[in-house]
Order: sequence, then C-alpha cells, then structure tokens
Amino acid sequence: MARTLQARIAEGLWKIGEALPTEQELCAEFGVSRHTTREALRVLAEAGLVRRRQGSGTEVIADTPPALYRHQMRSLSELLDYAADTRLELVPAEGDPLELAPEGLTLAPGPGPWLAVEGVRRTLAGGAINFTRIWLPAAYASILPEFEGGARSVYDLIERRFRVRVAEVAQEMTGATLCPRSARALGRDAADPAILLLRSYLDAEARPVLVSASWHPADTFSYSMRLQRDDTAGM
Amino acid sequence: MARTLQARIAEGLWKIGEALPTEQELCAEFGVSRHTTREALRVLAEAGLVRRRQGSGTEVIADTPPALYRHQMRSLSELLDYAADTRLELVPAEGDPLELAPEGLTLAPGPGPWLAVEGVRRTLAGGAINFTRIWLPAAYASILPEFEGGARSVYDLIERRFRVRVAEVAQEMTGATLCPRSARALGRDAADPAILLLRSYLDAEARPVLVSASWHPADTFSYSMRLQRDDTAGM
DNA sequence: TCGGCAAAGTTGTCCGGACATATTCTAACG
DNA sequence: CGTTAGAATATGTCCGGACAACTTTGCCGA
Repeated sequence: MARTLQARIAEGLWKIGEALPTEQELCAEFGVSRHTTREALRVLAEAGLVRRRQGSGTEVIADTPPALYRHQMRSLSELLDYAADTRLELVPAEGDPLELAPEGLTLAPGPGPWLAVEGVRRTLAGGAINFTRIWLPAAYASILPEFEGGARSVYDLIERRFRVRVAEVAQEMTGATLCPRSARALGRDAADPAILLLRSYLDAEARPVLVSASWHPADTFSYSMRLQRDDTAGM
Repeated sequence: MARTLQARIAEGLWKIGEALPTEQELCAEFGVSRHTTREALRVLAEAGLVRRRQGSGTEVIADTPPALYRHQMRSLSELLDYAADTRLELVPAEGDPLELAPEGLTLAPGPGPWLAVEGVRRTLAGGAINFTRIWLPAAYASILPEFEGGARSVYDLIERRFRVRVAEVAQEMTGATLCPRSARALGRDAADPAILLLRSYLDAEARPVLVSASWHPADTFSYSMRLQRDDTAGM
C-alpha cells in the first residue's frame, strides 16, 4: 500500500503541497483497516514524502524520496579525524576580527560584535596539526577562560553554558596556501600549500553560533568518511 | 515507555548482545497493551538501539543512540561538487593495474583480475578539474565502451548492467603532490601540491565494486558539505 | 548419532473499536 | 462586521484480539 501511494505521488496524482485523502477515505478505497492505512502513511512520512499534522491532514512535501546516501557520526569530533588526544590552546587574535577572515568566509553581522581567538592544534606529543582561528559572538567570550583545550571543544562549551543548540554544521574545504600568520605559528613558509577548512556552526534559526577556519599543511592533511546507502525502509 | 527502556539500556540493565524481555513480558510489566509495547520497541529499533527479528526476539545492539550528526545527499554526484556539466573521458591505463595504485590504496585481491582506466575530468568549457584513475574488476570491462562520460557515472553503469548494488562508499582525502602521470595529463608540474581523493565503492558484503583515485590540483580544489543534527525522533 | 519433523515461542500483520487532541469551519452573538 | 464558542473533521494514542511467518527447541525415528 505504501508502494502504491508512493507511485501515485511520483506520477503526480497528488502534487507537492496538496493534501492526501484522509485516512478514512484511503481505508475505504483500499478496503483495509485504519491500522493498515496508518502504517502505510507512517512509512511515507518516514521516507520524507509527506508531512502529517493532527487535525489538519496529510500533505505531500516531496515526490521522490530524498537522501539516498548518508554519512553519520556520533560527534563532531569525528568530522576531522582529530583523535581525542589533541590539544588546542587559544589566545586572542590581534587585529579586527572581521579583517582576519579569509576569503570565502563571510561573518554575518550578528546581534553583536565578533571576537576572534586563534591557536595551534597539536598532538599530545607536541606535533602541530593545524592553525585554527575561531570567531564567536562577543557575548560568549566568558567561556574562553574555561577552555582548557582538552576533551571539550569550544562549541560544546558554548552549548552547555548558554543554552544554545547547534542544529547544523556547514563545512567547506579548499586548496590554499598558508597565510603569513599561520605559517609563522606552524613554523613553515607562507607559500606552502595547505588545505583551508571553514566551518560554520548554526543554530536552528541558522544564526551562527561559532565560525572557524583551520589551515592544514597539505602534506599532513588527511580526511576520511564512509557513506552508507539508505534503502528507504519498507518500500 | 521508550524513554524508560532506553534509560535501562543506557544504565546497562540489559547489555549489548543480550535479549530484551518479550513483548508479552513487557506488556505485563508496564500494564499496557501489546500495541503500545510494539510502538515503544519500534522507536528503539529506529534509533538503532535494538534489532528485532521475527521468531527470535529483540536484541540490544547499542547502549547509546548512534549518529548524532548526519550528512545526507541525493546522489553520489553530490559527493564532490561535480556539477552535472563535467565530462570524463577514459582510456586504458598503461602498466600493471596493481602497480598504478597510489600509496594508501589497497586493491583487495578479488575474484578476478583488476582493470585500470584513467582520464581527465573537465568542465564542458574544457577546463581540467582532476586526473582520475579507476580500477574495476575485469569482469565489468564490457561497460567501458558504453561509457560516454556524460550524465552517467561508471559505478552507476555497472549497477545497471550487472545487478550489483553499491551499499557503502568509503572516501579518503589526503594531501599529496601530483604524480608524473597526472601532472602530464593536467599540464602541470609533478611537484605541484594536490589533494588525492581515494574512493572505494563496496557492495553489501563489502566486496569492492569499483575503486577510484583522483588527483586535484590544490589551488582549484573545493569541497563542501552540510551536517544536520539528528534528534533521534520520539525520545 | 544424526536428520527430520512437530510443537512451542516470538515477532509481523491485520482487524475493529474507543477516546484524546489538534485544527478548521461555521454560526451565533456582540 | 469582527469575535468567539462550539461543532465537525482529522490525526494521535490506546485497547484487545486473531492469525501468519519465522526461529528455536526438543522429541522421535532411522
């Protein structure tokens, strides 16, 4: 039954934004109980094709199942293979925070001014991994003294102290060269090739909670991920 | 009820690998109908905490909900921002396929020999994006004449022709330099910095369907992704 | 001892009903 | 004409039951 309904949606019998027949009408058409109809609609909702609202009805929100491949991880520390045993020591960045942003990074003018801090992420043995610069709303500045660079990350600390919640992370990698500042911090040449990794941590309303940039020397950069195919259960 | 059961699993009342009480026993303990019990177990199964098997019972497979953050995409072409308007022309690679594998890429000895093909991916305007080398089991060689480099990708073609299904993609990016072969193809210097992207397309039994490596000049490399937090529905 | 078969146990699917809750519509009232 | 209270409508949650499908177990016969 779910397959039949999906086929109908796919061929446009009900278009996106339109309402599906009510549960009772579907029961009558297919000659099944409400339980069976609800199960079919549940599958469609889980596949992201319809949205159900109590009292209002069932609306089509997509005509093809989205998200065929997914990459999932327990925590953001798995985003890069930052082993848990790395340290980051942060100091205030010199200069205008907005001027320090690399090309490609736009700091949306938030409710208040931005604050920039920076430092080198190292293994416990002391080897440099990257040079990181973090921008955060100045309202969150009070967490910085608490940050020891150990287990917790800056965004995690902000989430706990300020009752905000990161809902989405946008990440971009580009090829670049080390800028003078990062080259100095890493003990390398400013012209050395590097991978620049930009990240924006956004809350549910897409307001930035934290923005970061990290420069990785190209010869030590590594990133891996596994994507699993999602067989839109039940259909 | 689902929350209660999850709490019990989290505190180790039932350990990973053990069986939960049967539906009937849970009904008796909570004083609810089987319908309600099944709904709670369904939520746990959806969260990835238990696995249910008809006739056998319900087994604990994790004590904390996995996958807090997920990255999902409609198709693998979104893996890299290969706009749809790129072309890849492949020719057989010279030499022993196994010898051509870059460091870090292991070609598992499959049921038969490997075949290697290679080429340059370009925009329709002709600009070079990367140099790609693809290894595939020689049994799939017959699809190569069909590959025009247009809309379809090689793995898609193999899926359609040979009734195999890619279940998982493992991807790794590392900093590197262009090798002599790729430098020649791209018209650059072999010492130029590059990002080497290795991908393995695996079927459900983790057998490789296709393996690829692509060398991207660092100054034109770009990759972006968005991760969404997943609030383990219903709990 | 081993294989096969039946029985018991467990989850999957389906039925029909009842009430709760959220939304939308409508008609009466100010 | 605008507002509001209530009715109608829709989905959410729950009950109790029946049978099907699959797995495991144990008994029995070869």
